[in-house]
Amino acid sequence: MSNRIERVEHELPEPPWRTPRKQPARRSLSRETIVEAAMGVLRKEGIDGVSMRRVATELSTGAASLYAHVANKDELVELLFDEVAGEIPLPEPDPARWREQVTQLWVDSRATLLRYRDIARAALGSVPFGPNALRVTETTLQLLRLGGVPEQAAAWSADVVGLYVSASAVEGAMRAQREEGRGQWDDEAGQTQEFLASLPADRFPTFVSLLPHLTSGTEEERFRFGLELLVSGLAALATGPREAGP
Amino acid sequence: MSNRIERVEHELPEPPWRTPRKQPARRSLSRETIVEAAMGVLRKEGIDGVSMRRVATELSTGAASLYAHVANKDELVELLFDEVAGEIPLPEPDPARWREQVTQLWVDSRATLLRYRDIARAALGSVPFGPNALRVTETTLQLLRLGGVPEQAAAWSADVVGLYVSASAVEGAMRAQREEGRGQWDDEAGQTQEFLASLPADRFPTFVSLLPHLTSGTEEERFRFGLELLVSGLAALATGPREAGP
DNA sequence: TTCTATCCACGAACGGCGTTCGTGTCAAAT
DNA sequence: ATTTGACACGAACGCCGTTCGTGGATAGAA
Repeated sequence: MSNRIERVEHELPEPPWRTPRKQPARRSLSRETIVEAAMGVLRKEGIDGVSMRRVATELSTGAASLYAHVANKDELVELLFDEVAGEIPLPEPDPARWREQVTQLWVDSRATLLRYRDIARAALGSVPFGPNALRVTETTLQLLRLGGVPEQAAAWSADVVGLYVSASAVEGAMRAQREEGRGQWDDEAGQTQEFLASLPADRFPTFVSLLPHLTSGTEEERFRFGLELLVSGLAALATGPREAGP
Repeated sequence: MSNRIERVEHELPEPPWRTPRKQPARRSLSRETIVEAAMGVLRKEGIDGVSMRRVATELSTGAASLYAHVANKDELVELLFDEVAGEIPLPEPDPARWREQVTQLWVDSRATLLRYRDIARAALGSVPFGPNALRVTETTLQLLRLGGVPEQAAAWSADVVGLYVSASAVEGAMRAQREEGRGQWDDEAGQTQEFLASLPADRFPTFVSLLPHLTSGTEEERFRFGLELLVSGLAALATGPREAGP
């Protein structure tokens, strides 16, 4: 952070009463400062706002300078993802409450990802193996095992649920972005409603008859519904909550 | 198709023995020809290969010409997605076999999407309301209702499963792309194995102990596992297969 | 048939992107 | 004091989506 301030001052003419170059004026860039700057852009503008040029500008330098610390944009995005994963709150596993805890963990994961706009897209492009993402997976696996979910099922579930959480977060971010782009009069939501209402009931009878149910509920409610399906499916596979192993 | 040929001939000097301009040399572009050309590029190179310039080049014209028929790239991608959705095979609903049919429908959906590389990304960016996508949703809803799944659950499940199928297809496409980019000696898979094997068991005890299970199975097997969780969760909500209403 | 209005194909350009290269400069090692 | 090596950085390359203005062909009116 102090590095950032240093760099900004560097642009101004040196105040002559201060000993110049007390702290290194170079060496101001580092993985950490770059990720920090990128996180700010990410939060404000989403992943498409995070361009090498944009992040570099934030640090008062040129895009080329970043490549000494980061292999390419993909690597930077992976670093960002893991930084975000570090903000997911982890529970203290309690075998008696594994279902509740595992559900909460995934709801929190989705919410945390959403706070950083469409960062979840990074999780669908490359399996997240950063240290913080690993901690989330580790906790997930612990909870499932404590709940008596068999090993193979627990392992594959972690994969499945990661996909589901990421997909839901991406969709949520896209919807938020779309809604943000509209003024309040230009309501795309209304147009969609109108379009759906105009669908021919003879071609899509079930769809039309279920329209009220299809459009009901918030996105988080729908997400929780899917989670519930998955968790109850897992509970059915479980050998009962186990305090000690079989 | 004949339009495409016409355009190509148009580049050559006119053979003087042939009546020129028999068929319209202009009017050669249309939504259909554009989508057709884009589908070819999509299949070969994925969604990132489908640039307006690239598609235009395929039609021996310039990018600007496409904008008379298609609002922008997003709209083109939506058209592509629905075209792909049209290739998903739909079952003849049979109440007795609803679980099997619904599972097969979703497995087929994923496989069809995967045949067109990462086109599934389009489904996460905008809810697919094209006619062909609607037909798939309609069939899904029919099957669930025939199986006795309650209305609200059926409606939300269609949403949930759409997300899951798309996410799985995106992940599969990304993996395929990564594997394609490597020569056979430069095995990233091996490096990943090595990395995972080197993880400290004291920090990620459950993860490490489940490593064999985490890396086992094909991607489709894992996908089917998640599907099974969802479907059995739905079956638990169902009021038994119903030939007639409740 | 001739004129005119409309459509639309298209080249060029704008402002963005990720990435590479070569240069120059500074801090530490000798 | 000199060398050396790391690294900041401007410029450039080749992409991208999209817009604008031009000009030519076509279809309908006269």
